[in-house]
Amino acid sequence: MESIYNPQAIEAEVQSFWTTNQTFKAVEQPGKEKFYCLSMFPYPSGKLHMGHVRNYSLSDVISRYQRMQGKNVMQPMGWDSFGLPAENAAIKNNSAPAKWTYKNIDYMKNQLKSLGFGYDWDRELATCKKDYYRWEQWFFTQLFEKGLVYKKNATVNWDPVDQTVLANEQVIDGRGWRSGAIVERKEIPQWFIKITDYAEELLTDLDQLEGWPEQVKTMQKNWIGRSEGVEMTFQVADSDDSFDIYTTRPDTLMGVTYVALAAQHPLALAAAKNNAELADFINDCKTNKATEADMATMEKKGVDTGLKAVHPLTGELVPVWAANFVLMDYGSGAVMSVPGHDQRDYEFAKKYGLAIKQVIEGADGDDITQAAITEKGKLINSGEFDGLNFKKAFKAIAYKLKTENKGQIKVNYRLRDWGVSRQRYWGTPIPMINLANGESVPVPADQLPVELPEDVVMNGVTSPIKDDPEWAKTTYNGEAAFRETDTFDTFMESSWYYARYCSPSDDKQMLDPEKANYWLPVDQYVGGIEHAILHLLYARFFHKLLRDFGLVNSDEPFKSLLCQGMVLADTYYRESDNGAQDWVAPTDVEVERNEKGQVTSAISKLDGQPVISAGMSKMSKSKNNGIDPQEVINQYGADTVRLFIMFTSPPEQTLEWSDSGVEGAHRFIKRVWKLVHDFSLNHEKGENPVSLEGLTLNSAQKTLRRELHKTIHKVSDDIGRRNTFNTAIAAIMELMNHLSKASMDSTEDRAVMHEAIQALVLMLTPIVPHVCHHLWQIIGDGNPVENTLWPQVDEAALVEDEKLIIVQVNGKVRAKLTVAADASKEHVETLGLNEENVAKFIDGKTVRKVIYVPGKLLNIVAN
RNA sequence: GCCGGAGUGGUGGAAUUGGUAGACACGACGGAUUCAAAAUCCGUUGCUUUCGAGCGUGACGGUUCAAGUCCGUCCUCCGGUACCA
Repeated sequence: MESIYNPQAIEAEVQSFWTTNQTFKAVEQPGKEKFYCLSMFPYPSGKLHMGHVRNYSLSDVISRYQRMQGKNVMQPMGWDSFGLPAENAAIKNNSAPAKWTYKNIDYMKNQLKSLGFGYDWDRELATCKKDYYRWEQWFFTQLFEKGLVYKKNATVNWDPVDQTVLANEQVIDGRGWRSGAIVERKEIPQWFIKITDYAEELLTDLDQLEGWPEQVKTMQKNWIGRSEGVEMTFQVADSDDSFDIYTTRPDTLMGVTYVALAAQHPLALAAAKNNAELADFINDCKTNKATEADMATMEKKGVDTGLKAVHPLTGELVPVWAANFVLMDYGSGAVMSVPGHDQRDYEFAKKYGLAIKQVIEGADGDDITQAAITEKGKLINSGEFDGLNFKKAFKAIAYKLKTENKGQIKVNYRLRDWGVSRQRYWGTPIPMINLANGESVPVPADQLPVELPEDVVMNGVTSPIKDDPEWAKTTYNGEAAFRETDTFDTFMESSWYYARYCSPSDDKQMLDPEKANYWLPVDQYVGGIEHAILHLLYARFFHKLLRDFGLVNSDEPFKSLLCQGMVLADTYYRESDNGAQDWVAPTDVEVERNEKGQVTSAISKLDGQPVISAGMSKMSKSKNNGIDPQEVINQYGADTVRLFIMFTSPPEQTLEWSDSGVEGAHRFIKRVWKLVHDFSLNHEKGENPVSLEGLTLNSAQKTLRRELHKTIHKVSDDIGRRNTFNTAIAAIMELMNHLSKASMDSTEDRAVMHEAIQALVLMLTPIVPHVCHHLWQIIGDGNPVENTLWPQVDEAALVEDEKLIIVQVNGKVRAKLTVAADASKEHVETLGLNEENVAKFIDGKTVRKVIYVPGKLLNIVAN
């Protein structure tokens, strides 16, 4: 064994051991407990970034820990390889998205291998390959047959110059990112999947997900947004027209003073024909941005349509307005307005001089002339409903509407059906055929897959399959027809990949139910918190669809979920001449500190000139603060990168990159290496015993064993239950500090040391697997560490004879006592009161109360 | 705007069920080793201090014998907001 730790030499060697021995190949073994550990698969954007490294390090530590628990572990990896960035890169590089994507996959796969992640590479998949997406197309046609798919008009961002649809991120300050043209809203026909049919189940099944963070479940619950309300019909005065509205506050119905329609509502459009002001307004609304955040923060505007609506209960006529905050593709595209009891309606009414009517009793201090009264309360000014509380008024008003055939109670969801059409090229072609008569039919199963051509030229504006007049041409029942040229939302591919990993190369079926049901559900899913709602909700939905087609037998895809935080790094910049910020890479910056260690200034290593520090932010190209994992691996080795990442922050929190932190992690591995080296070669005083049997330990040896077994207990809990790898590593470091001070003189010393070093190496194995593989060859039992089980806690070693008691006076620590573990309250109290420093603080006071927390704390209350 | 999260020494963080605030690490300072440096090892390190102690977990208020932890109001930052993935 070398006395100096040399990661470059050992990591390549250990990785080739894993490859040669197929160490991480996962095979179904009925009867053996399985553990399916899944990482969110990467988008192949070029090279791995630190966020990937963090994600996959977390999963790999969990996988290796579970393997050491004796489980049959499966950890797959693949590529979420359809998506917008490939099109952009292709345009920029004058290449094809496919070529760019495959090149990236190649490069990133090698990076993953150099980090030593224990994947079963035989299960690798890429979503842009037809043997993957063909099953997605097949499944979509099945959903169509089952009535779970429909087509309707929906809004997109339309670039009127490029004549193309833009993604939200391609709209910058209301303009197209290439053309600079003001973006318009446009309605085009698109395919939807009925996720709302599953809204109730998606909501109630959240309760099954005990291994999910509460915050994610809460976000999903709020996103689904179940509400109970009343749907009712308003008649337009002097007309046969009517429109529906939905409200969760039917108790305020008597306070309706106007109603608001979406600008695109058919009634508003009709009214605009002889109302120039309204027509202008509707036209203006076309340039409103479509995102929810923009809708919610923009100035609320409206125009009177001139129409009157009949109040369903009183028969009074109320004005009908068109308003920019009502969305046509949301609910019915119309809302009732109660300015007295809804703040948005209140502000709108004040702005346009509409009536405000109070129908709910306010609390003390409420002033209807200042703000809406939004709390629920007793009804007033509501005729026959006066005096009723919310619940009774809800029922009474709903009942009356029902008996008059004007409305009924309805459960509503905020969740909207999933629009899966994208007008882009690099995605799964939607397997539908549009017939001459306007009907759409699924592509017959024997014609699947509908293949996406990979050898294309991107013109920068439209999809090559939309540009090619031949691509869409087909026949259906002998008649000429056209294929759908839209592609699927890439969330479609990521909604079922976890299941496909169970039988990734099956060319006869989407899933092999036997294999899928062996591995599923995923035991641990790890990925970014940014996916808390959309991806995870779609995947849960898809799993239920798969279940209802008999392909899987579980209700939920992911038993436990771990959401890791982002990776941040320092940012530095200089002001350029035109006032813009020139970002300087943190690797090119040197900081100066004062005697307290505070950073006082920063200079560029390149020219020695000062730069301005702008704090920490997410590693990104725009701030030039990305740290290339490859460079760190080359310098320190993969184990150091893994250790630093796992130690620096708890997994859910953001992680701040620090070069000196990386050095610290490297230093720790070197110390472990040296300890094993020194111990294994220290034979001057005899061979190292491999067992404690027949040996009698002294107090120091017993204490060291207690520290060891306390550490095993804590590390097992931290990794296995709490997922707090940072505290697990801190505990291992503490143990390491004890070991480096411990004696190696006697046979007993060395027997305890042997036990401790073995456990130390085993506990570090999931985190720094390369170096531990190597160290185990020296200190282990002759088997590879990958086949070795996690160390066991010896309960007998944990027993403590004495306890430390904190003595407080009025909640402040005044003394510390060491007492026998079984000491009585009275005994501790007497000892405590006799402590000099305690007596001093109760002198002249009367002891009112003594609180004793057994084995921990004594608080004397005196005044 | 709405939904969710975070805020603790010079820094990253620890404190798991309301019970010693600052484990572990980084940085800084001092020392050993060295011709010297790197590396390594040892020690000190929340702030203030009259050396008794006092103060201290984003701000203000509350509950409790006891609050980083529970409750209320607020501030700042981060994630999501349905076509980035």
